[in-house]
Amino acid sequence: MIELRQFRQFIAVAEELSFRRAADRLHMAQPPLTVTIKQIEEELGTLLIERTNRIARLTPAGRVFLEECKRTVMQAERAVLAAPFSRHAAPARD
Amino acid sequence: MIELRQFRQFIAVAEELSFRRAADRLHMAQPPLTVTIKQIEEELGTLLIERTNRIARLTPAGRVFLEECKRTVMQAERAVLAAPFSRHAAPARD
DNA sequence: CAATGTTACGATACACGTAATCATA
DNA sequence: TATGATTACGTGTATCGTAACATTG
Repeated sequence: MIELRQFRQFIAVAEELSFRRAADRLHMAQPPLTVTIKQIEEELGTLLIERTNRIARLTPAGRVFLEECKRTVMQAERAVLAAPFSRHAAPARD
Repeated sequence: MIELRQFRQFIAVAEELSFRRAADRLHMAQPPLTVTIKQIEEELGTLLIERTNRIARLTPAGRVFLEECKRTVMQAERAVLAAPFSRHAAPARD
């Protein structure tokens, strides 16, 4: 089952068009990114990034997926921000 | 960092208003649900569910968060479905 | 041959289940 | 006291980093 972590990693790679720079941006090593992107492509059954040695470009599916990923992450952030706004009470500490 | 897994679990609990039934619906045990909901409330800094022994009801923040969670999960599903639609090629198998 | 990406692999973290405890109807 | 929620704890998986390898510009 796909998770936001995967969305976030794909967004970084797709926007940077570079595993190296995406890794820097995410403050992590490159290898796990390769694995994550492959996982996503496997799960979607669709190639998202055209690679030679370096990244070439996004496939059409990759471009669509990038936009939808951004919407999803933004919506998730909205959820987190919206809830506390409707103030009620702090969670019971114990 | 919050994940879809937590959103999905909260949705089940919030809609069922019962950890027990939510666990059944998610095909998992109850205890992890308690932990997840506490994690979310901790992360949001907001109480989402009013509990006595059993669940009483959602707080206002809980109701808002439930709607935003559902939007988020729906958007995530849209992302997964949308990408392959813009056909291109299956991921390299080899 | 320098820079980038991938594969392999070991270590750590974390999500889950089981068991035991608590609370209330 | 029976049902449902929480706490405590052990275990398996998954995510990550390091290292070795491959590729291409």
